[in-house]
Amino acid sequence: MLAELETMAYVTEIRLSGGRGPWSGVAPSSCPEVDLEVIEEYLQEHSMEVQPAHTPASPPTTVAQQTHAHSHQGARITVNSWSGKHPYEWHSHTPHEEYEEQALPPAWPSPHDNQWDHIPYSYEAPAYIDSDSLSSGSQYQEYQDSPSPSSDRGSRNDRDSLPLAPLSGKRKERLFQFLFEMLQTPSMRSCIWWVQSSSGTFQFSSENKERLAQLWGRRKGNRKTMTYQKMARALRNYSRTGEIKKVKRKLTYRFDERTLRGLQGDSTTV
DNA sequence: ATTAAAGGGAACTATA
DNA sequence: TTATAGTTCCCTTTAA
Repeated sequence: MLAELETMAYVTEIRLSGGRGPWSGVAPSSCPEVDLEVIEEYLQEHSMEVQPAHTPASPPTTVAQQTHAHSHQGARITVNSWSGKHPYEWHSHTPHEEYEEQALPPAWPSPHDNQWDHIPYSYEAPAYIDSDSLSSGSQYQEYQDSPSPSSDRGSRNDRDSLPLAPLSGKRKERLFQFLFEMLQTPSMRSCIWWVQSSSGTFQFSSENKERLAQLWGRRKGNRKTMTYQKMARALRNYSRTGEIKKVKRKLTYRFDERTLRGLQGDSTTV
């Protein structure tokens, strides 16, 4: 019932890219091989210490290496903090805060010369060809987001619940929560990243999306391995219920405003 | 023509 | 027992 604004907001973030030359052939042949095990353990240990990736030049590492969290910014997702009123409602908090999206320009290193082999940018993040809707919008801001919200820093220690293993007794984490969480995890940038965090638009890496999916499957404790295809099926279900909508861009989706606010609130108002 | 990505019906599982 | 929230399968469509 509120899918109209989607169309609008949508248009504002797509843009007619003049040409897609540069990156057409840039295919990172090197696969980083970020072990799921490692990632998982990393997440397990730092159950949700989301650091604001303020220094875009800093994380040229793989999870394995950056298994040390620097500035812990107590921002974790509280699994289902909305006390079951309605399935899709949070007891929202701060109405609006535009912090976030600061569109940092030098976000990503150039598609060459860098040592970051599994870059989530290059060829697949850049241009978007608006084929059907002639939206002469502004530039598509595919910046890496620099969430340096002046949010609290020494938030109360709420590690009372690790969101990793299929915790019993507690409601399992929802897929969109998991994705949001991953989006706030610097080490996951090779799998998923914000295209425009202010609008909740994010994108999966065509190369590491399976890794991300497997992580999801493990957390849920599924019997079989989760795949991007299956995870995407669940994502498509969200189109109906509204938590997340598909954006007309390869591997790109967008959180619904409400969903996003709920998630942001959860992570900062804990 | 080939493929990756998208889309969706339908049966099924786990949880609440 | 029912509803939710996926999960698993599998097949069709689209776009590049």
